[in-house]
Amino acid sequence: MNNIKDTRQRIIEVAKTRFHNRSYADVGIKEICDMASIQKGSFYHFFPSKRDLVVAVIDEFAIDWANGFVAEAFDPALPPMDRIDYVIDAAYYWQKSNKDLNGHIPGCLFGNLALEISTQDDVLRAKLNAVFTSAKDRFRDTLDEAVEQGIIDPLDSDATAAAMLAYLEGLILLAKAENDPEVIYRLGSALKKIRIELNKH
Amino acid sequence: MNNIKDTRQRIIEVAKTRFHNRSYADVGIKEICDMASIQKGSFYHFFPSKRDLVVAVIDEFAIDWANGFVAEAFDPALPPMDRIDYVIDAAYYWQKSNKDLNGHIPGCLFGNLALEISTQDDVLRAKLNAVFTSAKDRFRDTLDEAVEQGIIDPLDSDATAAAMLAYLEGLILLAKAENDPEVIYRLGSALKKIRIELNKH
DNA sequence: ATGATAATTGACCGGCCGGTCAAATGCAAG
DNA sequence: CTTGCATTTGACCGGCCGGTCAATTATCAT
Repeated sequence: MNNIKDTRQRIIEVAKTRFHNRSYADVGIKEICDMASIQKGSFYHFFPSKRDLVVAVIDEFAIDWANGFVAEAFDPALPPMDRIDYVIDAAYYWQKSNKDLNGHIPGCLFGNLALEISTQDDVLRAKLNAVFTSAKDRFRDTLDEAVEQGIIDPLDSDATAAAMLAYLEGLILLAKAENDPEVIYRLGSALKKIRIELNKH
Repeated sequence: MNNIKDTRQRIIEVAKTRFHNRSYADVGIKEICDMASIQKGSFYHFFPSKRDLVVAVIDEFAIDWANGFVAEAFDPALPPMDRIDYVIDAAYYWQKSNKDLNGHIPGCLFGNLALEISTQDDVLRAKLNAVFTSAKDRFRDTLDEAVEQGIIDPLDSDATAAAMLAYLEGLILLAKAENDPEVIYRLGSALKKIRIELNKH
């Protein structure tokens, strides 16, 4: 009687959920093992250390995020600037549904980890930063498309994209602090209006 | 030979710095005691628990923040909308100087703590949220002043203020993930252009 | 069937965690 | 000088932390 998912995968998924809803430091190996119904030795068969686990979690869910939430939000069927509104919707519903389940807003896994461990582990920091960069690139491509189509005026699309991502992360942070997903909705309309102009030299 | 500062104050300040540069969970009582040159029993004479310490840290530095960084940034001698640019400057120099000293960007103490413990302790979460609310109020008052003076069009000043705070926290988050204070500078110009319009019913 | 390897078990480790306590000391008021 | 309280000391606690290991069991290619 094999388990549906293989052990390694189950560990990663349990860890991801726990890290996301609490914090890296607060979730212990023991707890992860219990939740994955395995023994500690088995955990260390797959991961040399807790740090290697969080690396795997980040790697795995960076892809999931890019291909899931982000890809879905940046639906190419929508007009470019509508996609940006759609990001807000996606973020809102994600946080909302999680609150309905657990009673609190987990925030963004990557944002949480970035603030918790950026100063303590430069490799993890760089990994998290890469996740943000690729999300920013999605925004940038969308903006470039909008410029091409003449929907918006030319702008510094890379900087604007980064600014939009910053605003999104900030919204989620504030929503988490208020434990109210409505914050995202209430303030979301400003996202697509952010503009950073091209430098003129 | 008494110490310059009394013990309780020294504990709070050591803890504040450590929490800010690392994380709540990562910094132990023992370490705080060592850095404050006291024994554990002395610590527990002043604080019933670690949690009570972080409450004191938040309380104390919420005031410091409001009267220090925030008050300084919102310099009433400046035209209202210039103050908002000044907030960016203040945030930039603060993070920059800290990086020059420690090699990394600590981010915002309140943002860090909010993401780390909001889901785990509702009282702390509410405390952090109150800090954000009072910062938001500063933005709002500034916006109201600008509207009064006819510098900007009427707007939903409360929502816009919250949006500005979100953006600021997002900038700091991204800068921390990139470990580069220049992010704040590069994207800062968009802060004062954020607008959320009044609802029309 | 056999042998190698992958996976799993469960007991174990040193060390650190937050927290406690009785005893000693500092200090100030009477 | 004494009383009484605030402060500080340093040893101590149980429990959990991340991590190890030898032994067992499942898997699979030959």
